[in-house]
Amino acid sequence: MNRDLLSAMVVERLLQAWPKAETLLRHDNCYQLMIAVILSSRTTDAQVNVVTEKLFRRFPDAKSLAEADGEEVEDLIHSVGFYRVKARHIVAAAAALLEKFDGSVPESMEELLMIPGLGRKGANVVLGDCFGKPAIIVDTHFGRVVRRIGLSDSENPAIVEREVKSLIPSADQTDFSMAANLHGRYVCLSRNPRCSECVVQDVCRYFSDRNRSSDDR
DNA sequence: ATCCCGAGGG
DNA sequence: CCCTCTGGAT
Repeated sequence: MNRDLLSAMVVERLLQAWPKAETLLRHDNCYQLMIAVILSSRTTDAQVNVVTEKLFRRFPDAKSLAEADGEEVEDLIHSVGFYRVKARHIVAAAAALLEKFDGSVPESMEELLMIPGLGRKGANVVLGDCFGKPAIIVDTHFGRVVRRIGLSDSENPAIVEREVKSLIPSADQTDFSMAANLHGRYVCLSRNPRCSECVVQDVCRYFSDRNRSSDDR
């Protein structure tokens, strides 16, 4: 099956399974979402949400966080892991908002990538979830899902983003990112994928390859 | 390519 | 014990 047809079927079914889901990172505004996204790198969202509850009470805006004591921030976010780098990043990110972007979160990919700790994945989360722009959010779940299905063959997130973006209508991109993410979390698990519960099993390359190899035994 | 790093699950 | 978790910077 060609990728245009495959992607159309996959989009339709995953959007039906997880209709217009939003990020699981708790936040009240774009500043908070930006900080939460920086903290979420290689960390479960549940861990991030525990930490941000305290963090945002102590530092409710970019100004207070930009002036924060580094060690206090490290202590507050310790349980998310990578706490030294992340503490440095979120303080510098808050400072960048004040110095370069007039205190608010910028709305373009180019500007978002100037913020310490934000890469393409984090920038796309902000673009999609905060500003309603079309975003392909390639995190560990999304990448695994689209590679297994056969929508991309690349391990490079930037290439996966570009390939999948070309396959999916702009209006569906952000919703599909979240749907594929949830599909990866709860069904297309990294270690023991639950293919019997999967809504795209019949068109999935990984599933057919898996059965082929078990037939050989 | 390597480092950052804690927490939870199997 | 090993693997994984919404990666990013050097």
